[in-house]
Amino acid sequence: MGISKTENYTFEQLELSKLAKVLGHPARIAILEFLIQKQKCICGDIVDELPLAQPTVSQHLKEMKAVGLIKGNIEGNSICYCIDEKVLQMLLNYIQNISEKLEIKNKCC
Amino acid sequence: MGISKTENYTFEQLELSKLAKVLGHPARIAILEFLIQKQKCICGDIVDELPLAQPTVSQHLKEMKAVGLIKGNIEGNSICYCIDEKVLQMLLNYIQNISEKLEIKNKCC
DNA sequence: TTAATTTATTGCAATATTGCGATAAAGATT
DNA sequence: AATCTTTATCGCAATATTGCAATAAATTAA
Repeated sequence: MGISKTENYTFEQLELSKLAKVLGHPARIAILEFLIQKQKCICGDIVDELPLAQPTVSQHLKEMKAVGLIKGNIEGNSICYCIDEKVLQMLLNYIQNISEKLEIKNKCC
Repeated sequence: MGISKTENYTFEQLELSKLAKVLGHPARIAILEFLIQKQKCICGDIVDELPLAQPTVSQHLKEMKAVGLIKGNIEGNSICYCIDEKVLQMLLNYIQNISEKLEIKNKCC
């Protein structure tokens, strides 16, 4: 994050920006959409689907998991990934809130 | 975006990731929230509010404008910035759509 | 016209992200 | 045990982002 520090922002601002940042790459959007479609899948399924190598997909999944967007459960020697609705709901609520505020009183120049 | 190219993803995936990326920095979340609260403001107001120098704020505003999140109208020697609801609505619709799909059939592991 | 105000741009250093080959780790299969 | 399958981690190069001082550009005010 360069020179400016986390202490300059609220917890909510930091959480939201972290979540948005994770969605800020087309590969991770594609992974999200694949997970919606399949409900759950393993890393290898995504590697077959996307034009990315296995370590790259693994890294993207790690970042998505770190912000709580997906869960991963060990099933045998593979890991079953799926979307965790909670964080997505938080993002939805936030944007909905902004939209409502704008509808009421957006006086744009 | 490194080695992988834009042609590997759909237009929608690229648009959405660009929008999310812009929200993926706490300073830009703070700018967004400030704009909601004030309805409209000039660059200098944000500089006074945030712990960032004027060129940095100007750069953040430029990025937010590039994805259509905000509009800027020249008013005398200053520029009046405000939120453009259209793009925000697109983001809202997208996340709402995902949430609905998950509610129906999320069978997580 | 000169100075003040306001925003944008340039150029640079520091840091972060992206992608992947090589390899490790760990359970499953034979 | 040896091998296969699957995912994670390491290390590196290439690229992108962030922040800001200095400066430019453009309008307003005196």
